[in-house]
Amino acid sequence: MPELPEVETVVRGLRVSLPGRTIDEVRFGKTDFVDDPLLISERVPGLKISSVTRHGKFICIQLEPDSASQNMSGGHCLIVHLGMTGQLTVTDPGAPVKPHTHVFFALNDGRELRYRDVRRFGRMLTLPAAGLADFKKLLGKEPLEIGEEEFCQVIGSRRTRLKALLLDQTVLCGVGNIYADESLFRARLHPARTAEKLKREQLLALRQAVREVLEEAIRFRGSSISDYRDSEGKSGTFQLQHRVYQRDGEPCLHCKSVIRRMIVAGRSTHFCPTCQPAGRTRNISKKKTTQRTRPRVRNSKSKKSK
DNA sequence: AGCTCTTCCTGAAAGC
DNA sequence: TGCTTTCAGGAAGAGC
Repeated sequence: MPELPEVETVVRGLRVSLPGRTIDEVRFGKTDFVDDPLLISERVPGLKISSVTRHGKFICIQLEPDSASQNMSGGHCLIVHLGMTGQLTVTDPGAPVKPHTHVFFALNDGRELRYRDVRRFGRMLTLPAAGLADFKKLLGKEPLEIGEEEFCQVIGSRRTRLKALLLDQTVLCGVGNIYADESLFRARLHPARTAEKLKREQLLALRQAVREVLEEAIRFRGSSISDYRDSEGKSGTFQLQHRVYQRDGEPCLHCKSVIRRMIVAGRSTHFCPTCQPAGRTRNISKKKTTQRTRPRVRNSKSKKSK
């Protein structure tokens, strides 16, 4: 599931092949995840890709008029959110079209930018270039850029659970379920603790943990749990470094306690009950803490064929 | 302000 | 073996 490290990896890959190319044509399959497909079909062809950037979990492909083109509609941004299963890849147009591929951008170098999304939880839209600043204002702070004081103020003032805060894209943008759990484990903070009740050093530990987890995951090119692939179609490997996420029932790598799973903020949440003591939490229900009776199969590699 | 629940969607795993 | 049910999750909206 693409979170900040996965999106950053995709963006870095797209940056190698897209800037300088012109989009000649756009074709759509299913469009229920596209804000206005007709508008994209009208605006985008003939525009040249100037840069590719990331804002939280959003990919922004910046487009400008190509001097050789008739398209005089001015600069635009193509905004893509990968949702749960979105993939943006640059391929040879002759390459087999994988199932659930719904958008095709023909490029002037003969290749094709394809968007594939099995569950269609992603989103695609265009904005006039001038609208990007307002779009970014809707998002929270970038977790890799936020300073200590700002973090303490933004997080420490909130009367809500840490897990819910980390997932709230209007507070910090880019953190999702995997990296929220992994960050809280490294900061030794229970997911259901109330942010407002944390001491300054705990807030700083959380900021540091979020940074470290995200930076490390970027180095591993993201976590591939099910569908995530980078712009070249390759998997990341950070899932092998997870210390709590989807490890419920297994021993904590630090203290050997059994990793537990509970629902916080409507999300499956994994934590070590010893390393992350409950402290002062809100509405913590023991009934919601569960442990799998059988270890889950985490990926195809763990299936042993005999 | 913040919480829970629901909806969208598909495929894999679990359950029977 | 094969069919049915459950679950995973990002984001948005409803309702409390």
